[in-house]
Amino acid sequence: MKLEKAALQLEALGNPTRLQLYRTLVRAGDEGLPVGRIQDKLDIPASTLSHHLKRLVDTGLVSQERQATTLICRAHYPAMQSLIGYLADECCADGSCPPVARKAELT
Amino acid sequence: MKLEKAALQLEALGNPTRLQLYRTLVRAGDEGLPVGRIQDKLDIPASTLSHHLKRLVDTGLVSQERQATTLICRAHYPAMQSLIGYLADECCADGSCPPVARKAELT
DNA sequence: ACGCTAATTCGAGACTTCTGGAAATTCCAT
DNA sequence: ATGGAATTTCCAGAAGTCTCGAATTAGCGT
Repeated sequence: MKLEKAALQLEALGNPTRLQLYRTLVRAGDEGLPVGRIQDKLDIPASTLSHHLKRLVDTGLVSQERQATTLICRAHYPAMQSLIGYLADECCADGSCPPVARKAELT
Repeated sequence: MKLEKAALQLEALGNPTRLQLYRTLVRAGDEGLPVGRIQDKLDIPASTLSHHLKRLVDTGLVSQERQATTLICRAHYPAMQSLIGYLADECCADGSCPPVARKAELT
């Protein structure tokens, strides 16, 4: 994963509304959630929601699938996994970094 | 970790310049890097660098320590670990995503 | 084809970020 | 104190984000 892409995904998640949105999708699991359902749950105007959603889709964090008139949205787990992988590798968290991240130190 | 804070940290990392900056600090390890040194490495104007750095410090991802006239900067690993923890917990990344995500039901 | 529902795009205003030069600050050495 | 090096703050302009109502498109059922 290249830095540019990671930054885009991080930026996409770096907005409270979008992070909440993403979290909602994760919680919905494999079956996903139609856009309208998300709207009900989060109580966000349709156009605002659509913009945020587009952003998550564009960065690959969320996927969509048409089912008749409704659009099902799902968290795209592999994207999150490689993002976390990037953070862990490049930004240390797996113990292989210079400072050897202290996994022993739990609070 | 609450959503708001996670979003702030993600936003901080969601800028190519800052992500590169953070990565540089991680690579520098425990001894850290003086601001001026970073400036040389990344070739960024001092004031721009200072702004970005402040943002990382404000969100807790980077810590600073004075040493005479120079300011040593270090990646603050615990912050990254809890951020990754948040993503992994809330947003799934351990392979058991959908199921695991449903243990706590919110919103 | 018509009407209906679901969702996106358009448009626009308020606000924030990003950038970097110039001025100011901090802190040590002399 | 004075000088000098390291870093931050001030300022301002260009660019981008966020929001959301209104208009529009997409797709099904009849």
